[in-house]
Parts: sequence; C-alpha cells; structure tokens
Amino acid sequence: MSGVPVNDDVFAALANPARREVLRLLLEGPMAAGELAEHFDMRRPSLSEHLRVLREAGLVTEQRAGRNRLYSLEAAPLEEVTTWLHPFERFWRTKLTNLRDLLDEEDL
Amino acid sequence: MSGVPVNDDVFAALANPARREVLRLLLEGPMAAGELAEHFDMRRPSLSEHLRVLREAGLVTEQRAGRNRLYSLEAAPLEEVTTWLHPFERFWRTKLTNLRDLLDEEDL
DNA sequence: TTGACGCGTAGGAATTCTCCTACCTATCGT
DNA sequence: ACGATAGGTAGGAGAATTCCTACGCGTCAA
Repeated sequence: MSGVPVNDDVFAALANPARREVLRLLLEGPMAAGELAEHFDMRRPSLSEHLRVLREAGLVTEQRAGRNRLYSLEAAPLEEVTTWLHPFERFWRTKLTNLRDLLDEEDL
Repeated sequence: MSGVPVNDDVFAALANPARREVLRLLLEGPMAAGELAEHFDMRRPSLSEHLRVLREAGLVTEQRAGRNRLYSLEAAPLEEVTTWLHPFERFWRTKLTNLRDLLDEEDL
C-alpha cells in the first residue's frame, strides 16, 4: 500500500518518551540496564520491558558482562524513519519557497 | 531531561500505520475525508478518529467545503522528528566509517 | 421541504500499553 | 557455600488504543 517498506515496530518503539530517552542516553555509548534505570522515574521491571520493546525493534542490542547487561544503540532501523520522512521535507520548507526545494523535488 | 523539545503527540500519531498512510496520501494534495477512507479497510468513523488524532498533533488541517471536509497536510511538526533523529544519523552511517562522518561530528 | 449524502460523535467491546509488586536466575565477593 | 547485587519474567490493574454500530447534524438536489 505504501511505497517504502516500513517497520511498524520502529515507529511504535519511538512512540514512548521513555524509550526515546533510552536511545538518547545510548548515544553517549553502551550503558548497563541499571545505570539506564537511574535516569528514569520508574521501577526497573518497567524499564526492562521498554528495553525488550527496543530490542525487538532492533534499536538496541544486549551484551552480557558479568551480572551486568550492557545495552548498545543500533541506530540502523532509524534510517527507515528518516527515509519515510523524506518526502515530507519539502512541505515544511515550502514556507521558504526557494528554488532549491523545487529542484530537489524534480530530482526525485 | 532531553536536549531537544519534542511533542509526544507527533510521535504517537506516527505510531499507527493508517495514520502514516493518511499523511502519505495527503502528499498528493488536500483530500476529502470520504476519499481518504476509500483507501482503507476500515469504517469511516474509525478513520475519522485517526483524522482527529492527526489534527490534534497538528499534522493535518481541516477545511469545510460544502458537505465535504478537505484535509490538508501540515508537515511542519514532522520537522521536530527529523531534528530528534539527527544525532543518530552518524551512528547508522558508522558502518561506512568514512572521514566525512567524523568531520560532521566535530562540526557539531 | 424532503430525502440522500458527507462526516463527525457517542458509546461499547476487544486488545494493547504501561506501570506495578512479587519472584526467579545468574554472578560476584567473602 | 552464602548473602548481596544485577536484571529479567510472571501476573495483574488501570488506562489508552482501535475498531465497531448507531445516531445526529449540516448540506445539497429535487
């Protein structure tokens, strides 16, 4: 139905602010589940569930290190979000109504 | 908590595939609610609800034309999604490990 | 004015989400 | 081996999501 293949799980994962914040925290580098949890006002099992959602969306990977579990960012699935977003870009830049936008459109 | 202000409603609106498809359809131009509905395998009240969600997220506007209601794309709120996505971009391009990515990073 | 049409709202059922409190497993230090 | 620590799973409550049917309101055409 849509032109670009999209993974529903990725968009669904981003719908929750806590999960978005996890991804932002992982921008700084891998982090243990417990350290991640310190940044949130929720119990650890709840965060653990969010981490599962992120894992199933392919947005993080888990790596066991002793009794810790290090989570790492896997940003690749986010690329399809920007791919999906791309056709809309010229619309929010329409306000500028510059020639470059029109040219970009033609190039597609 | 996060550096960039984000509108939860926009991410939540994009979580549903039907709503994403509505936005894609509106890329072609304004469309009446009924015509939009023809593209979906659901009853009109259900789509009407999706349109309400999109309206409240600021992603579409409604304009009455006789007994029709024309919906138009308002892409501007999507810009903050790409803004949010931007810090992740270099991570999915890391696989290329090219110099440009590193330079881009330094420039931020 | 009357009937058909376009489309939203009301209300409800089924499902999913998001949080919680237990609880279990595995690992580390002593 | 034993207690403490890290962190997942189980199960459940409450809220939100997503669909439905029924209905109401405004508009158009005759």
